Amino acid sequence: MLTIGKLGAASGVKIPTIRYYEQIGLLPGAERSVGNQRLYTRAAQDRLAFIRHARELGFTLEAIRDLLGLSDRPDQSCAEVDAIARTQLQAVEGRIARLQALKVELERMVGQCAGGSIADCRVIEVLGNHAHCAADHGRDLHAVSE
Amino acid sequence: MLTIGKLGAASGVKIPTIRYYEQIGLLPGAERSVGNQRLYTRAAQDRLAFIRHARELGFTLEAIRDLLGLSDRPDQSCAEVDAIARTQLQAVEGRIARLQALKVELERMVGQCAGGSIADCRVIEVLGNHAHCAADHGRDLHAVSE
DNA sequence: TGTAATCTCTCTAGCAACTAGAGGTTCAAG
DNA sequence: CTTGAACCTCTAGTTGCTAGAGAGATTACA
Repeated sequence: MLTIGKLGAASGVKIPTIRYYEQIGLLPGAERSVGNQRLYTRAAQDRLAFIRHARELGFTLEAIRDLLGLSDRPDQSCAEVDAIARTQLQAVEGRIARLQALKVELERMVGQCAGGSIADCRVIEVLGNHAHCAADHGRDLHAVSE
Repeated sequence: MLTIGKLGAASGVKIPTIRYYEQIGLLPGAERSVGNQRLYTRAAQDRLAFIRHARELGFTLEAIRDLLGLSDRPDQSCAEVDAIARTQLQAVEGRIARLQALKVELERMVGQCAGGSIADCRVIEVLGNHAHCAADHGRDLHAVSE
């Protein structure tokens, strides 16, 4: 049995985050010591490793919750699991595409800076006037970071 | 003079967002009508367009605040403006690189799915066991979406 | 002029996925 | 037996908005 500190060190997940996962029901409530401190089994450690790895791959906690639920029913078809993973892949591809467009625009903008005064600054100018832009990045403010 | 609704429609920024920008000091407090409704000048419309465009390019509100502050001093050097833009470019490049790595890993994972039962599912297996991964995406959970 | 529909006002609370801190308890080492 | 580290709960903050309640303003039309 591990204390929360050991578990955190072993898994690379911060202690408050572990408690947070428990709070939102992603981790089951841990056993407690006589003095009310959390004690974790090997199973909990595996579950946390799963969560961390999925987070690293960009899955939302909601998706992870679904994946964990599915992994508890080993005899079912993995079609749903596959669908979640594919959705995540598509989301990642979408974000990449969007960021590539931003990158092009930012490079153009930065490349035009001649190092003069702000009055002549292309960066300020371009930001102020969308018409200077090549690409149509106008839609969907959200897609960048979500 | 525009009402907030007209300004929102003209700029593509939602009304609560405009009020939010005012609240955090990104937009100056608007003039008011007799009945206390906000009225916007052309200058405010330009400023909002600037903000929106910068947001589309992924700048944080803090960076935008700095850019706006700088754009109010037209005779200064644009070195700082340039630095902010370059920082943003680097951030975007970093996010792209990270997402590319995720994409590769997700593709590998999804590609291995044979469509059987969850017990044999490669997706679940890979998520549960980081050792299956080719790339080292282990560090820096934050870099993905922030 | 009346009134109905639409717009706007302020304020509070919520989203993801944590992080930070206060103030107090428990555990392990010397 | 005492010190110091690790742990506990709870609240509030982060970013960039979004949603809703309940009230007041404005506009269009009869």
